[in-house]
Amino acid sequence: MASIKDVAAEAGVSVATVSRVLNSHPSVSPDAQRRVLAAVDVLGYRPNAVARSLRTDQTRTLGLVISDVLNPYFTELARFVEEEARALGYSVIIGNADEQPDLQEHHVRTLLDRRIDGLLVSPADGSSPLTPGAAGSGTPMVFVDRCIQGVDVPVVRADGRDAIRDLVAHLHRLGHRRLAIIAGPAATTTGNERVEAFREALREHGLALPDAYIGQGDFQTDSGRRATERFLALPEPPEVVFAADNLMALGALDAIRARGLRVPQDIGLAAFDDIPWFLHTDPPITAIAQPTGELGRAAVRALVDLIEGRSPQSVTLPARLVVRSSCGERASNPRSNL
Amino acid sequence: MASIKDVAAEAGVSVATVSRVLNSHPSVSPDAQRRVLAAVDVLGYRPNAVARSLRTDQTRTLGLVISDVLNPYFTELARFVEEEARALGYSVIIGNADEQPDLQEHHVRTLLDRRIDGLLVSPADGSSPLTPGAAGSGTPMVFVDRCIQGVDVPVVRADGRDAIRDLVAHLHRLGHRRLAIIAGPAATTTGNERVEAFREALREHGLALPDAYIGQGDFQTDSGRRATERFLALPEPPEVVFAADNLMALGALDAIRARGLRVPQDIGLAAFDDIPWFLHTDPPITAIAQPTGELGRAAVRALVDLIEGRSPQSVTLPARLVVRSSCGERASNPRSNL
DNA sequence: ATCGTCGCTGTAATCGATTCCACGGCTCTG
DNA sequence: CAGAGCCGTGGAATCGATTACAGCGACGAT
Repeated sequence: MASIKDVAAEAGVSVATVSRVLNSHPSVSPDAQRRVLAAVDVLGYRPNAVARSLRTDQTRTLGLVISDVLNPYFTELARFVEEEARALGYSVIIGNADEQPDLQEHHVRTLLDRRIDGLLVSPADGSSPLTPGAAGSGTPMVFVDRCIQGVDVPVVRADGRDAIRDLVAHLHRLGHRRLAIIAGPAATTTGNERVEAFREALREHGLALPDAYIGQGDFQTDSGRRATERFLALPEPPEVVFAADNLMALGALDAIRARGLRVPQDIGLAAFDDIPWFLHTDPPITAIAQPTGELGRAAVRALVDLIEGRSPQSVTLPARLVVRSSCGERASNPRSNL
Repeated sequence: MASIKDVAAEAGVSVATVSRVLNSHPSVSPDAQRRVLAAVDVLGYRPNAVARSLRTDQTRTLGLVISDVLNPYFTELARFVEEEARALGYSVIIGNADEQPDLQEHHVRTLLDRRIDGLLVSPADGSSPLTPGAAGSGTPMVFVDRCIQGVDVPVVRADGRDAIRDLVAHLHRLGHRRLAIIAGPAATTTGNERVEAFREALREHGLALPDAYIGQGDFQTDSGRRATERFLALPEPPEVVFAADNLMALGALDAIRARGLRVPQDIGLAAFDDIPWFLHTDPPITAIAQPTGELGRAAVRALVDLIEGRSPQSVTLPARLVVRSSCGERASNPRSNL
C-alpha cells in the first residue's frame, strides 16, 4: 500500500508538503497542492490511520463496552452511539461483555491498549477492579445505563422510578395485589434500583414485597424462566410478574406457557425496556420504555466533551410506562402506543 | 501513560530487552526477565497497540461490516464472529451499514484506513465500487451471508433453497395456493435468491408467482408493512405472505393487524430468518432458520486462513424450516421447535 | 594461550505519519 | 538599497514499539 513517501515522490515534493495538503494546512502553494492531489489520486493513497494515531496521540475512536449485544435494548443503544459518534467524527469499537465481568475486563483492557480516545461503559459488574482503574488511567470515560458506585465518572442513564410507580399504580387499579419482580444482578445499579423503586411503589399502596416474590435474575432469558417457574410453584403465586429487562420477560413468558397458563388471564406480565417485538407477542406486553436514542446521543456528547476538555455533567432522563394488554386490560386506544 | 522506555529505565535494561521479555523471546536472562516484569508491574505498563501495529504491520483486528445491526439475525452473527475471532486472538470492529451503500462504503474505507488484517462483509449493495475495490487492495476479505457476483472472494452463507421448498410444500399441504413474497433489495444476492427459490418451488407445485404477489422490500420493517398493505388491497389478496427476512415479517404483522385481520385465520405469514421472538408472537411464526453460529464461526475461520496464508474454501450450510402456527396449523408437538 | 561459540545485551534503523525549525526567495518599507 | 517580514518548502526529530546486527564475556576445545 502506498505511503506518504510514495506520494511525495510522485508529486515531486517532500513528505511535509504532502502532509500539509492532506491536513489542509494553509501555507501550501496552489501548484504543489494540485500536484499532491493528483499523486494521491494516481496512487489511490489513503493515509495510514495507525501511523497518524501514533504521532498525534489520538485515534478518533470511542470504545463502547455493553453488557449484552443480544439484548435489543443495548443493540439499539449501540446503534445510536455509533450514529452520534460518526456525526462528531469518531468511530466506535463495540465490546460485548455478555454480562460476564471477566469479558468486560478483557474488552476494557483491549480498548485501552488500542489507545481509544474515550470509553463508554455499561458495567456488567461493579466489583471488577479494572474498570474503575481505567477511570484513573487518564482515559476519558462515561458510564451509560448503569454505573459503579463511588467512581467519579459522569453517568448517562434513565430513571425508571416514576415509570415503575406508574406501573404499580396501573396494576393496583386493575385489582392486582400480589406483585412479583425478577431482579437483575445485585452487582448492577439497574438491578438494585428497579427492585427498590418497585418496593417503594408497592409500599405507597400498602403492599409488601415478600422475599419469595423477588426472583434473582441475571438479565438473561434463562434466569427469567427459572425465576418464574419458582414463582409459579409457590403455594400462593403472584398475580403479576414484572421482569427487570426484556430478555427475562421473554423467559418468563416461556415458563408461563410451559405451565399451560395464559397471559393475562392466569397471570400478568410486565417488563422493563420496551422493544418493537413487545407489540407482537401474545399478548402485547406492557413495558417501561427508555429513551434509548437520547441516552446514546447524550452519552457520546458527554464523552466527547470530556475528551475535548469541556466538563460534561451527568444526565438522567425519564423512562415512561407503555400500557398494553399483558396485565389484564387492553389500552383504551390500541394504536396509541405503537 | 508509561512507555517501553520508562519500563527499560525502571528495570535498568534497554528497550530491546523489555520488548524481548514482552514477546517471550528466548534469549533473555532470568534475572533481566524478573526485573522487567517487576518494572511492568510497578508502572502498570501496557504495550501501545498502535505503535506495535505500525511496526509489525498487523493489527490483529478483523473488520465486520453488516447490513443492519438492529436485525437480530445480524446481531447474533456479529456475536458469534466476535467470539470465534477472540478465540483466535483477534479483535473485531463492527461497522453497521444500515442497508445504505454509502454507509457501507464509509465503514469499509474507515476499516481499511485502520489497516485491519481482514474484512468480513455482508454487502448491502453489490453495485458499490469500493467494496470490490477493497478486494483488490490486498486486504484479505470474505463475504458472509450475502456476496457480490463476479468478485473473487470466498463466501460463507446459508442455502435456503431446500428450506424454501419445504416451506412451499408445507403451505401447499395446508391447502394454500395464492402465495406472495416480500423480497429483499434486488441488489443483494439474498434478495434475489429467495425469490427465485420461492418461484421455483411454486412451479414444482404447478403454481405461478404473479408480479402482484412480489412485494419489493428493503429488509426493513416499514417496507414489509407497505408491501403487505398493497397485497391486502389486491382484489384477490394472497392466502400466505412469506417475508424474506424477520424485520419485514414484523412489518407484515403490523399491517395485517392494522387491517383488523387475524393470523393465520385470515392470512398466513412465514419468514426467512428465525429469531427467539418468533416463538412468542401472536401466533408463533413459521420461519426458516439459518445456522447463524456456524456461519459466523466458519466466516472467521475462512478469513483467518486467508490472513495467515492458507487458502480457504467457500462454505455453504443448509437452512431449515421451523414449522409453527402462523400458516394455519399448529406444529404437532408445540415444544418440539423451541 | 588462542580461537570459536554461545548466551545475553544494547545500539540503531525502521514503520508512516506530524510538526518544529530553518532557509531561500520575494515583496515591502524606510 | 538594506533589512524586515512573509510565504512556501524541505530536513529532521518524534511518537512507541520491533528486530537486525554487533559487541561482549565466559567457556570449552585444540
